[in-house]
Amino acid sequence: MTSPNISNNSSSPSNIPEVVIQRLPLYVRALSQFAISGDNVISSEQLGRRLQMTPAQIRKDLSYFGRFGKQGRGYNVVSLETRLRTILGLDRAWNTTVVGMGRLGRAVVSYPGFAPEGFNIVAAFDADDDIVGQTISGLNVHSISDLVKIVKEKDIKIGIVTVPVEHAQEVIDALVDAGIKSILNYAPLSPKVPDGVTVRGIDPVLSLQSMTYYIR
Amino acid sequence: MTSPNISNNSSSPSNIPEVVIQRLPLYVRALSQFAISGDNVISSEQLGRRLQMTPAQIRKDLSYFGRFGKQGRGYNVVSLETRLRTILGLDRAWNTTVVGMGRLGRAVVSYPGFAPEGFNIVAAFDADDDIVGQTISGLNVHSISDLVKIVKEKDIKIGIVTVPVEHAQEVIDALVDAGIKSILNYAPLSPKVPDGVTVRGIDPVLSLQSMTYYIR
DNA sequence: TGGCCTTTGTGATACAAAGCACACACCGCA
DNA sequence: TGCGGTGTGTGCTTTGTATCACAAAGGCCA
Repeated sequence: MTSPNISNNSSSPSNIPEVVIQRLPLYVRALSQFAISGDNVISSEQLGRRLQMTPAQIRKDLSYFGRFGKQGRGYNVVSLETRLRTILGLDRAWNTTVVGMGRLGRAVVSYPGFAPEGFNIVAAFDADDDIVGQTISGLNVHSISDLVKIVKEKDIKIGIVTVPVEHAQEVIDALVDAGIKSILNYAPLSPKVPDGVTVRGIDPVLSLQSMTYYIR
Repeated sequence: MTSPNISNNSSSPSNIPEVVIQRLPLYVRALSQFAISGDNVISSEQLGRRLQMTPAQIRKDLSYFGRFGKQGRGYNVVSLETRLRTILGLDRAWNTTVVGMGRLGRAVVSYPGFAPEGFNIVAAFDADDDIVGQTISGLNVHSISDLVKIVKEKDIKIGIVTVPVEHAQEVIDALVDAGIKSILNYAPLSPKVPDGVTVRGIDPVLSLQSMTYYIR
């Protein structure tokens, strides 16, 4: 097990440490900022300063995937960003669904930060018959019993779980049964998933609860 | 540096690993669930099964803080929960403020999950003069220029940052200047903070971006 | 009350990640 | 075209974290 709220039971591709994979998006983000400010070339030193980490760690992380820099010069900002996006699978869009159309689910589907990054929410689900059939943020809300069918129809690859904690495990099981391999879980539990399925948890309360230790 | 979006520049209290501190809230949560289902005593084995981690890790984590169990029997659920809450500083309430009353800030202040855990949002701030003065979810929105004053007045110990990324660093600086030592940051950047200030980042996009690696 | 069974607490060990430090590649300039 | 300066890529070392495995503690029952 790695760190709280993170489980990756990936069988296949990697000998590459999970922590490294989790840092790659940080690099991508920083690089795209540097690109916007017009920088062409960047050193691990500069990147490290921006991201608050050591240059050595950045170079080591990148070296898992290839040799992207030029000695004495640094990295080409745009081409490194492109390479990393490809490695992460961010060179394409991903169809995504949100399960649980309560307060939180509505906030998630109306959050404007996903689509520009290539995460398109293409379906919404809820268990409540009063909510099923409504249109929320342009999405027709389906019954969870249609999950398998619609996941297949719309080629959905990622599930976002925003149901109350008492239904979260069963919803996650249903997503797994529908073939989903990547789940973003907003419910406060450590779900059980089979090998090959990755779950990331989002839980602000947990974060707060561990910070108070330091200000006691 | 530990893991993405987490920085704890705590000078003071501990030789205790940060990862361990971050797991304690998981234990607290699981224990309170077991308490609700009426269990009086629990073994590291059972806890581990619930949380998807090894019993040995749980015992080792707890051993940093004392001897809470009884051999041959296990841990008393309620008393262990209480002890851990005290260790984490969860045996009291914490006054909290949200800075940035846009879409996300509004979602945060109306999220019903904080107060029951002892995190009371007692003030809201925004930079926009059209928003300052409004009442949102029962909170009067103040100008950021009043931050220092109100943080002191209301004895606020935790800041939640929900401003657009381009203002996040300056808002975090302002919170630090106001004496805040714990910051929950929703903006997509790795902020710089001085020693002794803890920042936790919440960033669903980052989580999604690292999961796609495994389904490429 | 003694012996058996269970489960803790923890030193020792194994594994994983981060950082150091330097050889080597490349750039720019004279 | 050669030389100085810079910054990568990486083997090696250090630090940190997880796991193992077992002695000792406590409960329970005959």
